[in-house]
Amino acid sequence: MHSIVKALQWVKGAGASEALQVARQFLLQQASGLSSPGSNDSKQSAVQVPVSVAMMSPQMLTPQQMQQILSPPQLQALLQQQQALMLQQLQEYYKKQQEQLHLQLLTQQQAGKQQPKEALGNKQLAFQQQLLQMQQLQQQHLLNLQRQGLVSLQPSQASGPLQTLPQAAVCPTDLPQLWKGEGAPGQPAEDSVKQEGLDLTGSATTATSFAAPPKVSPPLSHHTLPNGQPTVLTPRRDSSSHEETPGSHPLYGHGECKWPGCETLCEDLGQFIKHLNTEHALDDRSTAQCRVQMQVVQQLEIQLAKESERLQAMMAHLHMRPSEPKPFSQPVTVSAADSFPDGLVHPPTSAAAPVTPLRPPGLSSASLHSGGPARRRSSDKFCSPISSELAQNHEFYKNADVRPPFTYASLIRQAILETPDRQLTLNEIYNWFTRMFAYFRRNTATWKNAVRHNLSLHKCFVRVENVKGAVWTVDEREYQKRRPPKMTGSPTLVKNMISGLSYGALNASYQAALAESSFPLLNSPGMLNPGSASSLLPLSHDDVGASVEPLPSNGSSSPPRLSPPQYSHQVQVKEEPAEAEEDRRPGPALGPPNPSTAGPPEDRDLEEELPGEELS
DNA sequence: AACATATTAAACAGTG
DNA sequence: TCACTGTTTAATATGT
Repeated sequence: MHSIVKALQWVKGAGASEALQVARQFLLQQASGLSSPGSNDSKQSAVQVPVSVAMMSPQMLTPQQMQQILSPPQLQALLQQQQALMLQQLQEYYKKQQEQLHLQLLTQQQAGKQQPKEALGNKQLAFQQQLLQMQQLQQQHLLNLQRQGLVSLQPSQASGPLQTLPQAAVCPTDLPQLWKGEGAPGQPAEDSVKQEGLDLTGSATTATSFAAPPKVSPPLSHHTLPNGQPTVLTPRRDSSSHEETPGSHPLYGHGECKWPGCETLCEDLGQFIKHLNTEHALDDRSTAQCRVQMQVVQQLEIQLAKESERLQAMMAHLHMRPSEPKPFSQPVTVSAADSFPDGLVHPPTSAAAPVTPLRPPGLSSASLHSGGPARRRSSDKFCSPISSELAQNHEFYKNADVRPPFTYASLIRQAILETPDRQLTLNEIYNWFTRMFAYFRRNTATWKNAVRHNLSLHKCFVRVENVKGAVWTVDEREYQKRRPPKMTGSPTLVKNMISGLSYGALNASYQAALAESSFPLLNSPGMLNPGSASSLLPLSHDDVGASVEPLPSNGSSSPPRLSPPQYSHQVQVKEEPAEAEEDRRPGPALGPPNPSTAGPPEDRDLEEELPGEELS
């Protein structure tokens, strides 16, 4: 999954699915010939297309749909292409190997006729060893590909030794157990060696558990992923470990080995490499672990496919505009301009955008499940970059009934800061919520209460009396104080923090002081690239933290009108409270995406305004 | 385990 | 009286 980011770079290619099919069939055939004595099974399974592939096939998703369906399909497309590439590589590689082996086998068999049995036995032994070696090489190759993020894993590892695993129950949560279980001596080493060797090739013959038709729930359906789980795959970890900068390694991060279940501390890369070569060499344990990882990835693929399908259905149900261009960075193009004048708009062509757009899908999978509490801090970590996050996934949240991964406080702040005057009435805040998030078009009672609660609770929200009522403003200092950032050195965290502060780029006079104009590049796609970000960042982690702390000192940090301590009387409150201008406006008749389906008795807000501007 | 924070629910008061 | 706004408390969940 973490390969997605990388894969985005070469996503534009076409015809990958065909290549994928061909490649897969090739592998299947090969596999059946190599290791599967029963040709029946192999043929059967060869006909059946693993669900993840089927989901990605053009029959299921038209190009238009692919574009429309926001992120999950995008991920699918990526995975698809990854698979295609990988399979092609493997195809060539394996083909060579097998030709060689077959040749050798033939010669050996011929020789065997003329030789004593013992000699034949020896030769066969040697051959077996070579076969084993080849298989290991194959596996290592796969592993390498996976390390490089090129492989999302093909659905061909399901059989063989993997059956010894809690296969159907593999989910990220199980990882630790899996790693320990698999890597542990519980599985006889020799056995696993034998099997795993055949696994790569032979498993394709019996990928039964993944051969279910697309419409059928995959095996893991009965144990949905925990809500927060997708975060395992979030860019945070990916970006840090995935980018292959010269001084880094995908399996090395934060001073420790990222090999599943390892976490050995390594002071530097050299030490880590040494550790990697010694502890995670190509042995049965490592390969077994690799296998498990493959299966995990595969399960995630299936899960992704499921969620994508669900999303499609949801969007179809909501009558989402099919033609809406949803390339790989979220659409922000037109609509973001109006809602996010912060210049954080990232053109869809941006090759660096991949980092964040990953969130919506992940979130969607999390939130969609959650009738209940599926929010919380998981999002909070990322709540600071809300503006950029929101800008990029603007359309997504607007249209998909997905709970935004931001805290109420973040959202309220965002709503307020988006306005020129940086002040909103309660009702305007409500409206912003409903306007910006499909999710908040429902459950109005709860979240409105929560909004009010947050406004009252947090000191960062300052109520300012007006002639006709009151407006709410944000005391940025308080807001920043509220959550002192813990910069652990994680580039992603730093990036998030910065991008959060980057909102200042938009409200120049006000927040620029806060965020210090040091984040101009936040608007550039480059910042999304962890590698380039780290190199370009003018601020160290400490600086970022400092930008939060030193607030009291800089009088310039707060604009005159918003000087938090006393500005409650200085704020130039709008003369005409919002209700006149935008609020109550029945407005641009922005009916909900599908008014007819808006079953629940929604508040009046709901029908008031909805994403209409963008929908036109 | 303790603590901090977020979410949700609810009670209550003030106001138009 | 009612709806809205705003404050406050409490329970719960989650992350550090």
